[in-house]
Amino acid sequence: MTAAKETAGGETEPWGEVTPDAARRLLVAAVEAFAERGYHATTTRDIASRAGMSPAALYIHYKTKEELLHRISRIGHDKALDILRTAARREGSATERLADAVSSFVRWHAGRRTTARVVQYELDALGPDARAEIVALRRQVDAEVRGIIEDGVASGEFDVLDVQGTTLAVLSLCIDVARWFNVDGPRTPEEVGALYADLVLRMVGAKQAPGAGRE
Amino acid sequence: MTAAKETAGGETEPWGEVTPDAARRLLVAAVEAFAERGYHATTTRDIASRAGMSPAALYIHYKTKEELLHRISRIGHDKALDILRTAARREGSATERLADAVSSFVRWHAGRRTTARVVQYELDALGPDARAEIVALRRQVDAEVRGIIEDGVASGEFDVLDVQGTTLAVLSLCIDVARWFNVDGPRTPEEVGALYADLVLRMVGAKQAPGAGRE
DNA sequence: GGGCACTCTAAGCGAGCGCTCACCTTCGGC
DNA sequence: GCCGAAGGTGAGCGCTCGCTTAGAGTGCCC
Repeated sequence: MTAAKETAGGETEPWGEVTPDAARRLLVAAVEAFAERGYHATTTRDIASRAGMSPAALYIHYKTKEELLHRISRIGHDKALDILRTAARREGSATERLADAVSSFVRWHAGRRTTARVVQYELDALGPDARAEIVALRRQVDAEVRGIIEDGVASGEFDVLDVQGTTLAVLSLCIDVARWFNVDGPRTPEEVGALYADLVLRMVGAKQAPGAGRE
Repeated sequence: MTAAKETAGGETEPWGEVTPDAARRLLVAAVEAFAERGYHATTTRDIASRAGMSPAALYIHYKTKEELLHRISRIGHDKALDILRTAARREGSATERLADAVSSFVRWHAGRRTTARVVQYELDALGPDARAEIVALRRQVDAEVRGIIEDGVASGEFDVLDVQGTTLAVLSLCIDVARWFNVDGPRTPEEVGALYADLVLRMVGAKQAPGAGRE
C-alpha cells in the first residue's frame, strides 16, 4: 500500500522473486548500472543512489557488490533457461520448436536488453565458485538447443554437418543481440525474433518456415 | 640486435606500426590485460609491470590509459576493415566473396582473440570523440558486408528478404566469436572460419559452397 | 667532453573506491 | 507504553586508483 508495483508492462513480473522491497529496488538499480557502464565501472554509491538510498543501505541486503551480480546472473540465467525449455518441450516438429526457441530467446535478449547484457557479458567479473555455478547453467542452455537440432536431424527435417558447432553458432547469434540491440532503433524485439528464427532455420537447412514462409 | 622480434608466426607483424619499441611493448601488454580482465578492471600498474616497466613509464608514451585503448581500438578496426575490404573487392562471385569475407573475418576473431575482444567489447569505455571515430569505422565494416550481400541479391545468387537485418546478423555472428572462442578448445580458427562461411551462405540462401560443398 | 634530448624510475598526491560502525528511527507484540 | 528486531543513515577507515614530479642514467652531436 505504501508503494505500488512500478514496472510498466508485459509477461511475468521481472524481479518478483526478490523479496524485501528495498532489496529488489537495489537489484534493479544494479542491473541498470551494470548494463550501462559495466560491473567494474559501477560504484556501490551509484547503485545505492539510483535506488534512493545511502551507500551503507546496500550492505544490509547484500554482503558484497559481487553478491548483487551473482544474484542477477543466477536469476537471469534461470529465466533464459526457462524460456528455452518451454520452447524445446512443447509439442510440434523440430522446425517449429527451433523457430519458437530462437524467436522467444531473441525477444528476451532484445526486450530485456539491460538484464541480458549483464547476464551474458559480466560473467568474468564473478569469482570462481559463482562462475562455476553459472557455467553449469549455460551448459544446460546449450543442451536444450542441441537437443532440438538433434531431433531435427534424426527426423530428417534438418541438414546439419556439425551439430555442436551449429548449436554454438545459433546461441552465439541470439546472445549477441544483447550487445547491439538498440531500444530506439528501427526494429522491435518481435521483428528481430522473427528475422532470426528464419535465419536459423536456414542455417540448419530446414525445409522452411512453419507458416511464416514466403509464398 | 639487443632484442629480436618476438612474435611467433603468421601474416603481417601485428603491432609493427607502433614505433618506439617501448610504446609497442606497453600496447601489447595493455591488449593482453584488457582482454583478460576488461578495461576498467585493468590498472596502469598492471600494464606497466607486464611490459617490464615502472608505472610512470606508461605516461611517457601515452597521455592517459584511455589513449592506449583508443590506439588499440583504432588499429584493430583498421585491420578488421582491411580484411573485409580485401575479401569484398577480390574477383569472383558474390558467393565466393562472402565465403571469403566470413572465413577470414572469423579467423581473425578467433586467432587474434585477445585483440578482437578488446576491439569489439570495450567500445563503451572510450570517450565521446574517440567513440565517434570508431563508430564511423564500424559503419564502413557494415557497408562492406552489405555490399557483398546486395551484389548477390542483384545477381540472383542470394535469396534475402531483409538485407540490412541479415548483414547485421552475419557481422554479429562473426564478432561474437571473440567472446566464446577458446584457444585450448577443440576447434582451430580455420575450422570455425570454414563452418561459419557455410552457415552464412545458408543464411543468405546461396546455392551452396564454392568448392567446400558436400557431394 | 660538455650539453642536451630522450627514456625511465622512486616517491607520492589527491581522489574515489568497497565496505564498516555507531547510532537513529519505525513498528508490531504484549 | 515499553522493548527488541529490522531497516536505515552519516561519517569515515584503509586502500588502491590514475597520474605527476624531481631527478638519474644513457647516448649522440659538435
